[in-house]
Amino acid sequence: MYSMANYHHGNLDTELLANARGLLEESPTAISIREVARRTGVSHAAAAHHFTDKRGLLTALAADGFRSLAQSLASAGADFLEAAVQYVRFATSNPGLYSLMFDPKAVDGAAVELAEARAEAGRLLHTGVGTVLDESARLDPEAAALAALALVHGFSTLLISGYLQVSDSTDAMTRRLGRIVFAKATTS
Amino acid sequence: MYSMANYHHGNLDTELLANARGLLEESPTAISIREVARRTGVSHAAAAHHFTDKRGLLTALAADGFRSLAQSLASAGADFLEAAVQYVRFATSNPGLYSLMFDPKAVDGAAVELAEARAEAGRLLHTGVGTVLDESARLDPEAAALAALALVHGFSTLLISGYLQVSDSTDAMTRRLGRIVFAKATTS
DNA sequence: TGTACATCAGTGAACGCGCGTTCACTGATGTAC
DNA sequence: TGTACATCAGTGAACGCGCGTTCACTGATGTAC
Repeated sequence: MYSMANYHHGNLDTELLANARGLLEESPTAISIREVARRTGVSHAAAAHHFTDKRGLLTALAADGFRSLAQSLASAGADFLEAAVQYVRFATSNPGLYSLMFDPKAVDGAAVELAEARAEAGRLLHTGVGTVLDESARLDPEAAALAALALVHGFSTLLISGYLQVSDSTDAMTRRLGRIVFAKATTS
Repeated sequence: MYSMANYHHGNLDTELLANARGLLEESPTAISIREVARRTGVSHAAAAHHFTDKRGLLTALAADGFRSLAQSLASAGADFLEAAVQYVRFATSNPGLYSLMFDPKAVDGAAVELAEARAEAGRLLHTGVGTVLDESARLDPEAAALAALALVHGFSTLLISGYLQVSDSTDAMTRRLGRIVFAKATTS
């Protein structure tokens, strides 16, 4: 609606983040505040101002990403293999966003909002792990939890970087990987 | 030596790559051809010209990285846990380089030199895997090999991104992770 | 042993570009009275 | 119900910056004769 060209339109944050996310997946080059503002139909100074600066916008975007990831993981319940599948699907469906979420150069890793969203996603991934511990994992549950995270993160980033040729479907391969790490998971 | 300011100095490639590698680890910002040339004491046009363009230089640099990684892995012999330790050590000691090696935006992933160096490193990592297969891994060796790679790559990139607080030493944690994936490795 | 010549690595100046930040401003909004 | 005023989100022009690429050039080198 043209008539709704509000001066203060109230949800600029949301719109900027949504457009930033879109841009992140469309273009292989680095994202810029000016590009995001352009797409949102707003001055680039406004976009910067709204999130203090570029880093602020990217940090908010990464936090948003972790919240989306958490949502995907929550849908898997306590089934680790299913959580792993959801995790890898999220990463490979949003490669630009996922990469940003783990890019220490682009993001303020210490920001509270980001740290919380990240911790929540981590917690959700770990809930599934407890249910599939085999003998070796039961002996060292801390390492088991970390191994689960490293496995899905590693597989995801390898897929994103394009160095992997997976013969099987990604979902199926994720399950096979999960079964390697946690033998008991073979039964599900 | 000032007198040795050769016009054609013959090993510009090597010097440029060495300086690029140094720069990559020193500065948290993106590397630029001009910066590399500056440090090498050469015009920036020369640096670009020598590797065709920026992407060419970064691709050569990444290939170099994979060759270094392969060297580290070779020193571990056929012991998977040791290879894993070497892998993670390499990545965390050269975080900038390691990130570049897996950055599809920065590098020409199809370049022959890069693909070969990468394949060789992959091969070396896999040689260790065969020796530690437990029951689940023996049932699906393809997934086991990929799990090994995903595990060390995932752990490495998580460390690099700074999101991980490892209580144990990195080496020790790497071994614990390896034992989770391959139960038989517990004995070594 | 000397000369001519082709090659090509490296120079340095110029190009246009898009970037993030700054800043004085405008105008819409909500509150106090 | 109306007026004055403080707030603050967003504007748009200007800033300086470093970037990668291009291009006509220079001068060192190696080869042919």
